[in-house]
Order: sequence, then C-alpha cells, then structure tokens
Amino acid sequence: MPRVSDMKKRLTDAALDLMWENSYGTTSVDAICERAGAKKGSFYYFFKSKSELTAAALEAEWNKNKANMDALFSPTVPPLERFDRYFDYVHDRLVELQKACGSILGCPLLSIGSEVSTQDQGVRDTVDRIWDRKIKYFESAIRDAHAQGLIKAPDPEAKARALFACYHGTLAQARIQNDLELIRDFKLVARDVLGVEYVHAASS
Amino acid sequence: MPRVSDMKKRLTDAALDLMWENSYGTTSVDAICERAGAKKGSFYYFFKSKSELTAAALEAEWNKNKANMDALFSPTVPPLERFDRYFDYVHDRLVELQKACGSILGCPLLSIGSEVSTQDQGVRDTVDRIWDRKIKYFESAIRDAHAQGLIKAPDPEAKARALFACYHGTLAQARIQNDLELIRDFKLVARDVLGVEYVHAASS
DNA sequence: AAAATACTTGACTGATTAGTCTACATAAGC
DNA sequence: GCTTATGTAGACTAATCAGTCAAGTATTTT
Repeated sequence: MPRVSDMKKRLTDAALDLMWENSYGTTSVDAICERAGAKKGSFYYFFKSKSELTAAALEAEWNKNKANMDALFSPTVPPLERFDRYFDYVHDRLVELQKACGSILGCPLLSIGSEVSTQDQGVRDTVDRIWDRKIKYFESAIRDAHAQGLIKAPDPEAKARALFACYHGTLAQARIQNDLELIRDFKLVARDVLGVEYVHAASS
Repeated sequence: MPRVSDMKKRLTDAALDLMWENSYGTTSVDAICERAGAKKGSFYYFFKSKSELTAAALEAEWNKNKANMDALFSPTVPPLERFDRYFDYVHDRLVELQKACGSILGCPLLSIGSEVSTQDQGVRDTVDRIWDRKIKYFESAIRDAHAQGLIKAPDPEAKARALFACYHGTLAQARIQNDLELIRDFKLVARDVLGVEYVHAASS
C-alpha cells in the first residue's frame, strides 16, 4: 500500500475549528481547505460532501475526547464530584479557546446541531448519536448518586437528559452573550436540578 | 405623503419564518423576497442589509409577543403559576408550528443568536437586548415567589438567568432531536431549579 | 523496475449569493 | 392636474459557493 496521509485528520480538525468558532453555514469548503493546507481535489477525495465531512469532524472530535470523558466520569470518582470535574474541565477549555479566538464558543454539538437540524439529516443524526453517548456519562453518575442516597432520582435517564439540556442552554447563552459567568455558576444549578440533598451539610 | 405599504412587515415576517424553520445562513434574501412577494428593490428600499433586516425581524417578533408575555406574567397571577402558563404557551405554539412545518423549531433567539454571535454584532446585540427583556419576566416572578416564601431565591436576577438558560437548552435539544418530550416535562425541572419547597404539598 | 494503489493538483463549471442601480408606478398635498 | 415623496420593478454585477474532473505524483508491493 502506497503513501499515507494525515490530510483527513487535518481536514476534520480545520472544519471543526472553523464551524465551532463561526458556524456551519459560513464555513466554506474553500476555507476548510485553506486552513488544512489542502486543495479541493484532496477534500473531495476524502469526503463526498461538506455534510459528510461535518459528520466525520464531529465523530473525530468525540473520539479525541472520549478517553478524557472516561477519566472524568470514572466510577472511582464520587458521583457528584464527576459533574464538578466535568464542568470545570469544560469551563477551562472554553477559557483556553477564548484566549485563542476572543469569544466564548459554547458547544459545537448544539450550535451545529441547531443550525442544520431541519436541513441535514446526516449531520443531525451524528449529533444525536454523540449527544446520547455523552448523556450516558451523566446517567450513570446520577444512578450511582441515587444508589448512595445523595440524590433522589428514580428515573436517571430522564434526569440526565434534563441536566444535559440545562447545561447546554447555559453554554449557548454564554456563547451568545460572550460571558462565562453563567458557566462558572452552573455547578450550583446542577445541584438544584439533580436535587442534591443538603441534609448533612454543615451550614448554620 | 404618498401611498403606504405593508411590505416592511411582510419582509420581517417572511424572514423570521424562514430563519426559524431553517437557519440564518440558509435563508437567502431572494427566498425572503419570494415569500414576502417582494422584489429585490423593495427589500433594499426598507433594509440596507440582510443583517439589519434580521435585527428588525427579531424586534418585530418581540413586539408581536409582548402583550402576550405581559398577560402570562401578570402580577395578578400567582408567581409560580406564571411559569407554568408560559411553558404551556410555548409548548402549544411549538406544536402548532410543528403541524405546519413538521419540525420542532425551538427558540429563534437561541438558534439565530448562536449562529451569528461571533460574526454579526448587530444581530447579536438585538438578541441580547430581547433576551434581557424576557428574563425580566422571570426575574419578577421569582422575586414575588421569594417574597411569598414559595422559594428561596436571594438573587432573583441570577436565578432568572439560570432558569432561562436551562429552558432554552431544553428548547434547543427539542429542536435538534425533534422531540417535544423534554419540553413537556420542563415544568418539573423548573421547580427544581427554582427550588420550590414541597413542604406544604398534599402528597402522601 | 514495473505496476498498482493512495493521494494531490488546480483549473473549471454552473448555480447562488448579497447587494446596486435606473427607470417606473402610485397616491396624497397643493 | 401637477408635483413630490414613497414605494416597486427587475436586470445587473462581482464574488463566492459546492462540487467535478482529468492529469499528475509519490510510495509500496511484486
């Protein structure tokens, strides 16, 4: 087998960067190629459309983050602490991205998903699939917390979906208003949504 | 003064419809004109750019809904009930839109705001402004609920922003997954976020 | 070294884009 | 009924868009 190329990865990286910072619609194939150092021909050698590339880019991003998510939501970590660590991680990553591009970028799954949902079933399905995988982390943390009596959550899946939605709303608002404040405070909101019982808290 | 025209309204209506159902980026000036029954010349007679039209369309939508919001959040309604009524209202409206276009559309402020936020300061500012106005309804309902001892919310503005973000996340997820379920159940999530105390509830 | 596979190049197409411009129509004030 | 302000008509431009294609290059297997 002949030469190998990292172009596919460069293209998905470039696409995700541009779409995350700007949007799906304003990210042209030409711009993706330019940032990836590719020519049109290479692009369409690897992907048969912009839509297909986008799905691949989202999947690639997921794969890059999966090990990290596994660590953050490790069953060895106390369940409620998993959320705190995850929220901190996302917060820190957004701060880092802000340094590079000047804006709070939110979550690309929501931005891109919301933008294309009524028009591109392929990308929408991809977003859905990844969304569901991520919710699984929430779900099992909630189930563990429930089992330990930390919260009352008879339906962990529903609770996980609700919390996930709330969190993404907060990320979206942060993007729109270019303001991290809500994200910083989300841990408290999460406790409310989760129904953390403060019974044994040492507050006066 | 010569003839009057309802074209401006027809253009903003058409723009909002198309952008809500699809997206800002995929809604072309030509498409807006076609739906409004206008020609290019009329469009650029009333608006100097697509961006400016969009801001006007969002403001027009706000004006159309304001009286309704005032009624839903009337101080004569018990504060927590205001939220229930509002959530019901939005739910019903989305169901109605779904019948017309086949999709759950979420909130245009979030979809459009998230899409253009890093690229169009004019539209972003408009979204921000309307967003803030809407949060005011939440805020005063929360303040009233707190005063009546229904919830504990020492910082009504922060609580309102948090709840608003959670709600919009839920609307966005409903759009992406084309599923009303989360919206139907949001009232319960809202009670958690608000910290409604069930102390006097008549449950077993 | 030949052949086959894997990838790159970049000019090209035809459609669509936002926005411009000039000529024209309509209605109210005089 | 003439003028004037308000609005309409639609052809036009120049840029950009996603996507195509035929010719070429590099690398590995045989």
